[in-house]
Amino acid sequence: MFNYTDATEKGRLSRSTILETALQLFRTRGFDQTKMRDIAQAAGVALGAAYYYFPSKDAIVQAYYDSVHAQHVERVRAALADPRLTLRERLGVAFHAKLDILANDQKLLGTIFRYTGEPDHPLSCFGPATRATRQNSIALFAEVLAGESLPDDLRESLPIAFWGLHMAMLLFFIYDRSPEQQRTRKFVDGVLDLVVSLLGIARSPLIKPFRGKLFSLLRDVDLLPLASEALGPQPREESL
Amino acid sequence: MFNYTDATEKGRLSRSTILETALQLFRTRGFDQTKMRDIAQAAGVALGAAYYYFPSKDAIVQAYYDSVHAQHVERVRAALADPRLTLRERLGVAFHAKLDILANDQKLLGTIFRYTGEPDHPLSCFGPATRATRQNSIALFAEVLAGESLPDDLRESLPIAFWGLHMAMLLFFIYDRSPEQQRTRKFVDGVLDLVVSLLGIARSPLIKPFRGKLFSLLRDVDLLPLASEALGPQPREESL
DNA sequence: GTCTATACTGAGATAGAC
DNA sequence: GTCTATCTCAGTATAGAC
Repeated sequence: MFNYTDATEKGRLSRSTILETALQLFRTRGFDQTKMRDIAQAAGVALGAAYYYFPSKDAIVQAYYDSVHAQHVERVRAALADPRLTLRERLGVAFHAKLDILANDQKLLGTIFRYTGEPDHPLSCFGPATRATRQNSIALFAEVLAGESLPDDLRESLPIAFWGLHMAMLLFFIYDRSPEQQRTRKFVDGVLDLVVSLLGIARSPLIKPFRGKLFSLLRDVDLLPLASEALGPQPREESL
Repeated sequence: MFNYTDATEKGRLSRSTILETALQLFRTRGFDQTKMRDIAQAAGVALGAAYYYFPSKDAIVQAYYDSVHAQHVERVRAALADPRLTLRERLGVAFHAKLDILANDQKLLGTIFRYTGEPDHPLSCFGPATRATRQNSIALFAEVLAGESLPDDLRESLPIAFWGLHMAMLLFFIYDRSPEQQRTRKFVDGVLDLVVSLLGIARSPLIKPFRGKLFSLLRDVDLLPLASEALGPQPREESL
């Protein structure tokens, strides 16, 4: 992402103190109501220190989201260790685990989408600057699909599609005012049921022509800075 | 939207002068580089006057987008007058007309998505505050579909789905760096081909079970503040 | 490399006079 | 409806201590 300045133990500690303090303040009094000065003060550091570790207030949320992703990977990997799970079950784990982790941070999550429309912003959720994070997340979905017998042409694009679906879920989640976001849970289950059963008949002759179409469309999305090289080595610089 | 203060002729003139001046500045020197003070100065009014008509800088872009929508309605209605057009052709008009109108404002469009993750913000593109605009846009897609013999259960949700697809197209468009956004054009055509042919086989026995699923999923989306009552009368207040 | 302390700038937004 | 004066606050700058 940006410079982590994790050179010393002391630095690491300061960084995480500032992060934790900030998140606590965000959760209690809200993101906008929390000033950078409040965060610095509560964390017991100078304003400059906060900016030393986080170039902007938004960057703090981004760091939070990075940690969410790390937790997500951990949980999903743990679940994937059980070889008896069906594809549907593994996908269920991948999607619901994310929601579990985010359950109490519905408000916070909104800032992830703040720079959606600004491709060049360092925190743009689809932009080149956040590609590394995105690749990791896509790779996780590839792990979920691994070992499954899938049409070859879909194997490459499917993880990206699931990552996109997962982003859509997050958006749904942010807007969901039902108790404990039950609506999002049901929605996810419904979508996954549908997708998995569609995959099940993917080889049907009736479906075949559509599969080619769908495949080439996913390819097109892939050509955006969105997700290129998600599963291979990192390219020199953005493919733009 | 918000108070248009179109009480006097003078007011209307001021408003449109400020809007036009702002857009011109945005296009030439960019959104971020254009300060509210610049706009006010160039339009020959005080800073306060600019804020009198537009509660925020973003609101100016929103006003621009409203006018884009008005142009869109006009163009699509004109095209729809020809009864010989197929569904595929009408959909093509609806999607491409939008791109035609926006062709030179790729950058500007990004701000539309700035508050995507903040449901309560007045400019949130999926939020309750922008529902009126959204309903109009959805209603336009309903017009495009009108007269088509479609499964009843889809008739209600399909306009919302197309509106969503159209939003996705705008996002794709913003990130598209290909010459004249050719990639977006191709993508749209590909998606529309696929969707229309899927609609064509919507009555197939193989598809039937999936249709029910898909229908109920679209219903769920419909339950968000996104698009409720899109085709009927406006409700008392948000259904959240 | 990790901060403290403090002063400063820029620009979005507001209050209240007219 | 419009303007002037003012506020707020994210972010920067600088200079220096350890």
